[in-house]
Amino acid sequence: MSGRLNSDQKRLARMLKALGNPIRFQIMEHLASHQTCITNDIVHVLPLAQSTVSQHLKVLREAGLIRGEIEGPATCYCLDSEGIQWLKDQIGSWLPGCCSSESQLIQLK
Amino acid sequence: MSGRLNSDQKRLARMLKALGNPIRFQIMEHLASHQTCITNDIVHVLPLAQSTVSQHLKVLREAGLIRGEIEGPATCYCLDSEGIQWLKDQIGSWLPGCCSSESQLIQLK
DNA sequence: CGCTCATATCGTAATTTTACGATATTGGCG
DNA sequence: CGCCAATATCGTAAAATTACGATATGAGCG
Repeated sequence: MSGRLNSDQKRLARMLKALGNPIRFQIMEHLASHQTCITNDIVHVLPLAQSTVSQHLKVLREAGLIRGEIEGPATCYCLDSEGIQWLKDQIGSWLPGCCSSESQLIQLK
Repeated sequence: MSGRLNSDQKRLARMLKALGNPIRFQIMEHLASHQTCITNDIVHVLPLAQSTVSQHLKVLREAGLIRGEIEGPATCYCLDSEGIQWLKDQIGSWLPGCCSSESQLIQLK
């Protein structure tokens, strides 16, 4: 019985859903390329209103993909490396019966 | 310049979006647990109409996550191990600057 | 051929997501 | 305190997704 999804699967699905939006994916890439946390800068990079960007940031934050800290007058966002690592581990060990283990070995080189 | 997403990133985002839906995620899990391809069985496992399931299958197929082959009167679906492997590799090497490489080493053991 | 089973596709309603402007909220400055 | 910069949240419109029933399509059988 495949039934419903367990909590880990739900968490994973929520992360994937958050990342599935091109804008949010782009925000992640931007945060990654700028080691330092950004915030208002993200708004200027995207062709969207500030309120819209803020909403996307909220989705990413609630999915556990980024972390926001209030720094003085502004908010500083950065990748949530813990959450991202969890995601990577989950995907890495996902559907073990599907693909051969070759890939994981290839990754080592 | 983070600009737009390249084609690999778009493909990845599309896969993630497809997987972000709990129903589709469940379909993937089901296909994985039943090594053999299923088709109409999926409809019976889910509380959805046949047409709805068919639509979800289409999304997964177009995202390159499953593969459907017409076998006689029915259609036989199975995981697209090539696509899934690509996804795993992409995620594994994603945001390299974010997380330490510990995880990849841990995976080996 | 005519029928049935298994699916896909179509048209459409209900829901969710996305985006915007306007309006709070909060910290720091003069 | 009064003000400004930086965000978050609210209310709402537009767009996309999800789901359904009805209808097409295609293979195999009597």
